[in-house]
Amino acid sequence: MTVLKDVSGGVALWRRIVDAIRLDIIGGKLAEGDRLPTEAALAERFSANRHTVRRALAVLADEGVVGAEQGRGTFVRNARRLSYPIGKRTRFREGLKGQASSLASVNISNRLENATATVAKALDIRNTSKVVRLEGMSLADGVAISRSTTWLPYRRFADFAERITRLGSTTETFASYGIEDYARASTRISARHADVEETQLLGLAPGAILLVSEAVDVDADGVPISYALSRFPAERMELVV
Amino acid sequence: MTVLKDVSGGVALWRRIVDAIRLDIIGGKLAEGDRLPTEAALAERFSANRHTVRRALAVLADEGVVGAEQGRGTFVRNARRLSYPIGKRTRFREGLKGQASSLASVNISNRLENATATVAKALDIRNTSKVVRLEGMSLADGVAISRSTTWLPYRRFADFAERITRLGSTTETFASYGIEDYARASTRISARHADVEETQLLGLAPGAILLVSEAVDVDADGVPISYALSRFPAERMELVV
DNA sequence: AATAGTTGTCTAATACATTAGACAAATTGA
DNA sequence: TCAATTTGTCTAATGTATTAGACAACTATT
Repeated sequence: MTVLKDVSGGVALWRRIVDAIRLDIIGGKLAEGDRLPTEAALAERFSANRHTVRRALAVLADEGVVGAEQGRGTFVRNARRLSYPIGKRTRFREGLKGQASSLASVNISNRLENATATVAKALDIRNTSKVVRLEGMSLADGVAISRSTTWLPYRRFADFAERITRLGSTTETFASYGIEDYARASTRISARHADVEETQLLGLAPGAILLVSEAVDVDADGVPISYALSRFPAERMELVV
Repeated sequence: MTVLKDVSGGVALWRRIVDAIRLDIIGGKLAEGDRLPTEAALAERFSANRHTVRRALAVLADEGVVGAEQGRGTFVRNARRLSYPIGKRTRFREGLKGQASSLASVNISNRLENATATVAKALDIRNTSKVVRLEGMSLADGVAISRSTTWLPYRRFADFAERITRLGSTTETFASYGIEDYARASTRISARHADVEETQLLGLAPGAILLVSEAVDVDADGVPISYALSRFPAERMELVV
């Protein structure tokens, strides 16, 4: 058996300090304009060297969350995070309206494939049935806020990809199939580290944390119409139920 | 300005591989008993060295999630994760009933304090009003599944701590104050790395990811009765809306 | 019995993470 | 102006993470 000597957990100390300070800011312990504790004080708080703390602060400064001023201290610059509401009638655009001045959805690729066990179960269709698979991402004010993969039954939504590129919104595309109303049947939420592709597309540092939502939408008759796997950077978004 | 040359993100590659494989298992891509891809194949998938993959597999083996057999391959041993349902009528015990044979809640400490801005806003009371603060954690089948901090207005629930130790469940304790029914007003979900205290109490490897839920419960008249900040290890729990 | 495929172990080299100490540069208040 | 406080920069040492290659040990199949 392999004995694990190390207990660092694979997450660098400077990274944990970044997360902790960001949390203090987002959580309201530190307001915009507040001065952070001195580097020496933070070093003591985290049982770390001042250099390690400085590295963490450099990352936060790079994100625009804090800013250092020589001789004065380090100050909170930007403390905001978007909220994405989840409920029976979850609509992407409406949910974020008012929180960002621009909102863009990008279609990355579409393809036809056979449903895996997971997808088939979610959509309540037979294994290996044909499904349409859409890869996309969305941006708020130019910053990536989600990366999503959506599956729809091919039988019913063969040309969904073309329609959504033409119509823009999901709601309107469903409407074009005669589905005037649809509802969220279930949402499962988990969290994990971003993989390489997500890291690049979302413009995150590798190892960033993602909130993962698996959602099934159903039409008025309760028949599943889509299964979406969305990944939100936890440092930019929170989900509100 | 500090230029960040390095882009490793502070999360070790082996740790990201651990998360990715665990997710494949929990997400159903790999079922119990299935053989994982070979170490060489995994190394290619993650653009990593075989040794790095082996380190990740060693961690998963240590957790009992997978087991390697020389000459044959590495197999999935234990694929289960608990689901915690969140909705209008969220009740801790009922939600997890049937998923675990034993369910324990541990009271860590209680104290009286003045509400911070965040707590005051959630409970809709004045800043620095007195609040009761309860620290607790819960275990399913002996494994820690949550660490929670709950605040209640002192004016109404002065002896909440004593009553809940006597009565056991939250629902019954509220009932003892004449609150026969209560509902979830809002739940905000985010994610972050566990800090040192959480790591120890929950028995996690440092750097583990937590799902953080901030929930406000209200009585029948819509008056806030509690504000709870719960932290769930993402590797053991998922939240279902 | 031979072979191909798989995990287990070892050595070694290189890059990243963390600590340590010293001093410079800017700011603030006495 | 002086002194204390704070961030900025540099050098150096040590331990962790990652890669690389080679070979042993075990399993299943031919």
